[in-house]
Amino acid sequence: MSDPTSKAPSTPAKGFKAPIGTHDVLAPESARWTALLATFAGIAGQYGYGMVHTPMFEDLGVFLRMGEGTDVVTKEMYDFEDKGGRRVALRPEGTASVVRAFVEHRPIVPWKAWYATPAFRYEKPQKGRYRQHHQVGIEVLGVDDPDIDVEVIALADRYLKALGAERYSLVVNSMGSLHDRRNYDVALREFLAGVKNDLADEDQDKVERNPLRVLDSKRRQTMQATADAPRVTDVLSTESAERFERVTEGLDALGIRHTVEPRLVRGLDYYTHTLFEFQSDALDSAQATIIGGGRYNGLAEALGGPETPGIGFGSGIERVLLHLDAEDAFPTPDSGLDVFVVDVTDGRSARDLTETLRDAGLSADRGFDGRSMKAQMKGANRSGARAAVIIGADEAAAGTVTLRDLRGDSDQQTIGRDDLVTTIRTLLETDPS
RNA sequence: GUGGCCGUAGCUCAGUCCGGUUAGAGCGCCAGGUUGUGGCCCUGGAGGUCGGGGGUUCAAGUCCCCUCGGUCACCCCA
Repeated sequence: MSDPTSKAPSTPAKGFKAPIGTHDVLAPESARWTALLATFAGIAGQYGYGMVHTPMFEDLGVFLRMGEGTDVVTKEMYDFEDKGGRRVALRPEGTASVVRAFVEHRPIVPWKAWYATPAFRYEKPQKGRYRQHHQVGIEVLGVDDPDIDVEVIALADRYLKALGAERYSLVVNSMGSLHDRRNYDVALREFLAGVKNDLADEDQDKVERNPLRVLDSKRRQTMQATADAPRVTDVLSTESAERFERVTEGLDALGIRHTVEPRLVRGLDYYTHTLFEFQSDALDSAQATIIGGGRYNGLAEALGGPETPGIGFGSGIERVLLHLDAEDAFPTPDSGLDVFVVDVTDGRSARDLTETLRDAGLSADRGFDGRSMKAQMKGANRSGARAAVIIGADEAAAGTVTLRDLRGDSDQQTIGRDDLVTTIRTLLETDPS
């Protein structure tokens, strides 16, 4: 390696660890992920979305279109040169790739797509903020109707409710058209220039760099100094204002509680018109945004496609799970195992019988390595199976099995092998005594 | 990227301030009590280069420096 800054691969004495800011998800926690994904897929399907898979890396330019004023693009991009000298980057979020795919394939509109994907950002990790995190999300291309904005938000809300979340709130805002947004930028810069010295020191340099960000500062001094700052909602064109009105009216009509927050801004600067965030009220942390989204009417064009309106949201799986933990909701699903086969003879019966049970559509696991009956029964208990099928010397000789209920009073019966599947089915339908 | 706190068995942690014989607990795991029966109980066992490296010292889990990782705030965001 000629690059003096590159580090040699390490060979730690205690073995390797997942890279900084990344993590492994093992069972049983992974079962929550599966269930969460199934929930999202089900709801997206209900709303007419089809799943889209796009590459995990793209030409760097695809992501640069997201905006140069954005940290996600300017300092957190996981970009590199591949062996062919191409400048590529691991995706930092879902939208840009999906819109790129739209522009490339031109599916008929309205195009409603959902995705589940890892996302990469080179930043200093902490809880709820990782170098590789995972998002589910949706995008709608080719619909300008504000009612789709309502539908997109409704889908997000339905998703959180389906997971059992309650303690969250929705804030919405409108950035107006690109034209409105430009006007507002001018008005805001003018205002901020006048009060710059009254802002908290840490916020002063944002006045030129990222004026919108001054407004969502959490510092009291800045909040006081900007109390009279112009609001986006005040400078919207009539058309933009009416559009936003239609969105909030729709949310009201559907009974989706929300607050209009004129100071809400979002990082990626492709947003126009509707902007929204679902924030956790249960997470005591700066990383409380569990869903973020909005409309991006200029993005398809910026990626070389026809002028196409778009709207969508992304939701961080880790953060949603953190939120659900804080609410004590969405428990880990149980294993769903029907039976566990315990064979204390030579294991041949377990080998054959377990597979027969699976042929019959049951979920079954078994003990291995000729462990003691006590050990295998512990395994059966741990597996979460409803019943244990026990084969000892007696059963092996008689061609029978003992079926033991692992719940309740743990009744057991010895039956012929031909009757096993039906008897298990009957047992599965009975409540534990 | 900046600053604070933390890092001891698989997990949660005590011990670190005031350095001193074989580093502890609970949970989990394994085995036995119960040579055909899990979940409760009892007994025993395995498991730790005290995140890693260097330094100070007769002596370092304990003090100092560096480094890696986690965490919190900022920045920013899912």
